[in-house]
Amino acid sequence: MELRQLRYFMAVADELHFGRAARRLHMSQPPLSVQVSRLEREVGVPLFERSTRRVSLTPAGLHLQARARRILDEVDSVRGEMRDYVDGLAGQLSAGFVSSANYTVLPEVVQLFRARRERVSLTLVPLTSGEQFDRLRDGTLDIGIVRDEVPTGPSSPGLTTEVVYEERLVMCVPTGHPLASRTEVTAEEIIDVPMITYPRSLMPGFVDRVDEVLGISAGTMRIVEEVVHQETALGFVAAGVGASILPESVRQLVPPSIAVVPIAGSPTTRLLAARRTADDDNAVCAAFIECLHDAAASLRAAQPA
Amino acid sequence: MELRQLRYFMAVADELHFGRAARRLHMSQPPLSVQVSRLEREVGVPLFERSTRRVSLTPAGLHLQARARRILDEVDSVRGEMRDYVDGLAGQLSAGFVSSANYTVLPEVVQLFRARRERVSLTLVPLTSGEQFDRLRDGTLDIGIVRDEVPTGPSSPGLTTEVVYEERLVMCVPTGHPLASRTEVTAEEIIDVPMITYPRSLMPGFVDRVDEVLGISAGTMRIVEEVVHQETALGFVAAGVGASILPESVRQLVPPSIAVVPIAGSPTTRLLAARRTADDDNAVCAAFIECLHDAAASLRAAQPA
DNA sequence: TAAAAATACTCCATAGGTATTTTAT
DNA sequence: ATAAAATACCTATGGAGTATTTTTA
Repeated sequence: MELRQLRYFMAVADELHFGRAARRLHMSQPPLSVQVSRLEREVGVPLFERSTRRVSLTPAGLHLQARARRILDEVDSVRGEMRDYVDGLAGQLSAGFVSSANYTVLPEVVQLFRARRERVSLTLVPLTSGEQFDRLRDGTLDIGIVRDEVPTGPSSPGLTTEVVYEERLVMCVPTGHPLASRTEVTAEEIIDVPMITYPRSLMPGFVDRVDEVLGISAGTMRIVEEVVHQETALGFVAAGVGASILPESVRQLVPPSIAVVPIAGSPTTRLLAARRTADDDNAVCAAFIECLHDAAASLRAAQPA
Repeated sequence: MELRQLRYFMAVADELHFGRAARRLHMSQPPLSVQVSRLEREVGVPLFERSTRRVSLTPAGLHLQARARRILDEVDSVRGEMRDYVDGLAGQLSAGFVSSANYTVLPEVVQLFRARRERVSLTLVPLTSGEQFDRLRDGTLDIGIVRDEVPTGPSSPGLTTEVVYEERLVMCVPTGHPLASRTEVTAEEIIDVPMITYPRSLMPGFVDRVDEVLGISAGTMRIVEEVVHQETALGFVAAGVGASILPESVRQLVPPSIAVVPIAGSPTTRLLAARRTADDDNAVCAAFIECLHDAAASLRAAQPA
């Protein structure tokens, strides 16, 4: 028994006329007759009573009509459901994110995405930018929210990036620090300050960015500590170990013992959406990126600084 | 999308291994791979993630697995249901019966059959034997309960008959009649009695039988009336118009004004099951005939006269 | 007699088989 | 190096078309 036969059978059952049914199926009458009688032979019972003047359903045919309708309808809806996977209305998305995204776009993105694509199961993985690049390449991750990677740059072959959100860089110092009361500091003033920074391997983009802001090569900074998370960096700052350059959104995290000082020229750091260039037709990814942009827009609207 | 493809897909989804799945399907691996990827191309979304070492379902594949299982199960049960029509467990039966059967096997037959074949819709049509033969031949009737037709005789070409129940013939006369008080009458005594009888065209078997009992040719009897139903015949007898020869089961119908007199030699009349010789593989018919025999047996057991 | 289904046949699309290649571990 | 899926190619089944026959109302 094949679906084709059920479809043919249904057409004849509806029309009660092999010729008309064949026309409806865009085929000629003889193969239709053949297929129907083949189906009858298979199930072992006549489905139609035919004469040259009248075709009618047998009890078995009547029964099959009801059942076949259900089956064919089900097949149709499966087709639609499969389409939903193509269109990104259903499926799965593994999204990586740098932990600092938690304080900007991430909460809203998740909320938006879950509302818009409730049949997509979203997995969120906190990872550094570097880890995300690796996992995007090996396919373990569908999309990454990374910081300051150069778009389409040589450091990320096979990956596409797109700017999502931009914010200013600020310097965090202990409140007792000489620069703590300043309304602004310059790069020159920062160079001599003992600095808490990040391993380049894990956060290439952001580290490059900071170097760029300071206008120096990485080696010349006075690095007293390398940490992986903003929270850790702030802990060291609060403990008086040194200063740290961070995205302005950390204001939400700083205790009273830490002063946040803007940097001259308001240099910025950016969140980027990164994905494999190979599957840029992934509709779920596209929808997620749209949510990212919308969340960023609503963030900017809320803080029109 | 065809059922074959769904079946193949399910095998691979179960085994998560194209080679094993192919073996289970009794086919070689390459065409299986081809069919699955054809299905994937049709639905537009990958169903499996394959490497040479591991095959796993994508979210879409997982979804399809659940849906396809339902669909294939449904197709299987339809197959079973169609089998029921072959086996006569479901379907339709049009059964004709001579009205006199009402007083013997019919009530029990209907009860038995409805109990044993509850998914067969039984249509009962009261018809004379002659009418039943006609309708059996043109297919309007599946089985007939007729009286005294010659089994496989030339009067019923294309029909098969089978004796179901036998009962004695009796003579019914008005209580005032000279023969009314007799314990038995002979054929010779009856010949001169004005007789209420039946049109040969409608009841060939029974009329032949009566003639045979009386040992005369039809023309020589003193026929005063031809009627179609036993009830009518009894009405005329009660009215004193004449006598009538009937199956003994009419005792249930006779009013006090009518006497029932056995005939010498206890000649009998028989109920026969008639059906088209052509469809003697009709399982529903067979089941009905079995009910007829069982009902007749239980009747004989109840009246061991 | 005419309308419609069944049959006969022909052709080609495609399912399935075998041999081989590719790929990932 | 090896196991397993994909690919290439071939064969043959059978689905669909055209022409024709059969059937019955």
